[in-house]
Amino acid sequence: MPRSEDFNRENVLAKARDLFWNKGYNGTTMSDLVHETGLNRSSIYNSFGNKKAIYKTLLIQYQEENERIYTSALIRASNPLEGIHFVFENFIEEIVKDTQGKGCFSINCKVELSREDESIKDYLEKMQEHRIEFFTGLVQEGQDAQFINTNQTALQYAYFLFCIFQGMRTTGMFVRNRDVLTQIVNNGLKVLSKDS
Amino acid sequence: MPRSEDFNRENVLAKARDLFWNKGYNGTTMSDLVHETGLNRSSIYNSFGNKKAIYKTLLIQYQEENERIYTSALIRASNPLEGIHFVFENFIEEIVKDTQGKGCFSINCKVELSREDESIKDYLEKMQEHRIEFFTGLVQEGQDAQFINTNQTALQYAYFLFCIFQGMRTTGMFVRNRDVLTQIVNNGLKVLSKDS
DNA sequence: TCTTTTTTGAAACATACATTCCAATTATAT
DNA sequence: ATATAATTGGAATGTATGTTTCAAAAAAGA
Repeated sequence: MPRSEDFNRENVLAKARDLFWNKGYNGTTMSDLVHETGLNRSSIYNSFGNKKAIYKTLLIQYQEENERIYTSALIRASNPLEGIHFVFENFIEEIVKDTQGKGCFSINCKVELSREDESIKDYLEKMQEHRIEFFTGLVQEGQDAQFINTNQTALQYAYFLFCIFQGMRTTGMFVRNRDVLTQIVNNGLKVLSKDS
Repeated sequence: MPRSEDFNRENVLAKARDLFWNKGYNGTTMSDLVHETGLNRSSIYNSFGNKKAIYKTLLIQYQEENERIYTSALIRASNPLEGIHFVFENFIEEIVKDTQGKGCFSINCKVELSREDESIKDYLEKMQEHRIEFFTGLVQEGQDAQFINTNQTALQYAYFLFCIFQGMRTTGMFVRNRDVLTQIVNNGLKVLSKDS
């Protein structure tokens, strides 16, 4: 009996994501969403919840998408160090493609909302730890297989990598030159390499 | 003949800065400023301009203050590499002291406002270039005096250092452990060192 | 003391914006 | 075809918020 939705959920969420990504949470209004998606106000509230709920949906979606991208980069790699390389090349690609300097959705969220919204803060903190665990595992594997030196613990190198990742993402809002970014990565990864 | 201001400009600006720093630009209302500073609305508008103007004043003040802090760190150093060390130790100190995870005023501004306000974007972009020039000069001196290797150009190392700085500032919003941050810096600066 | 100029206080304004309401519409299943 | 239940459109609501207004108060100099 029920009438079915008249729009494509994915398309709508994609447009919403671009809006929030470009203009930030506070910079985006519900009217922006209405205009950009073509949906009616009530339809949006009905199908996606309120502004915060939509934003959280997109944030989680963004994280999961990145998760997929990075683990798939690992599959192509023949060893953990190369895996790390691929992951960072992926970051570079994202930055270079980001011609408007939107930056990283999740870092933007961290800066704009993590101090005003406890639940978002908790989520992002968990995600940060998760990413650091991800790097730790990779580095540990690399150390076990003699691709990465053991001057520092895997965890410590993971923090270092994470720091470079976040730095590239914010630096990259203004600097999107591939060569410059590549050299930054090379410099960072030099620290992990066996021979030096 | 004129009546004089009934408040201390510096105190007022300090309170305003803490507000914006803690809650962001959009998260801070003029009423917040009124309550926190104790001034009347009209007095604020009269003496400091509108919300954006106040914020810009604070942003410039923040940059200039950092400029002073960093150049004064250099004076204590006996060579350029040590100077870089001191500057980064300063970053660490700021992060560790930032018990609420406010992050960096200027990175917060970059994320929250640089895409919605052209003049702020221009200013921050200029400041970023300025900081990179600052690092470039330091590295160049270090290379000339044989403290820093010449595997990469001074400019390239400057980008690397800037990236680590920005990364530490955003990573440090959730991670404020001095040892962890110190190791990140050590890892980064290892790349510049002569012997390895 | 008196004039002048600025500051100050409180209210008023004008919008911008998230959210809700409700009637009209529309697709589906019986 | 008809009943059903969700979707949709557009207006309405209520509030938050940046900014202005204007008269009263206050300080400083003549």
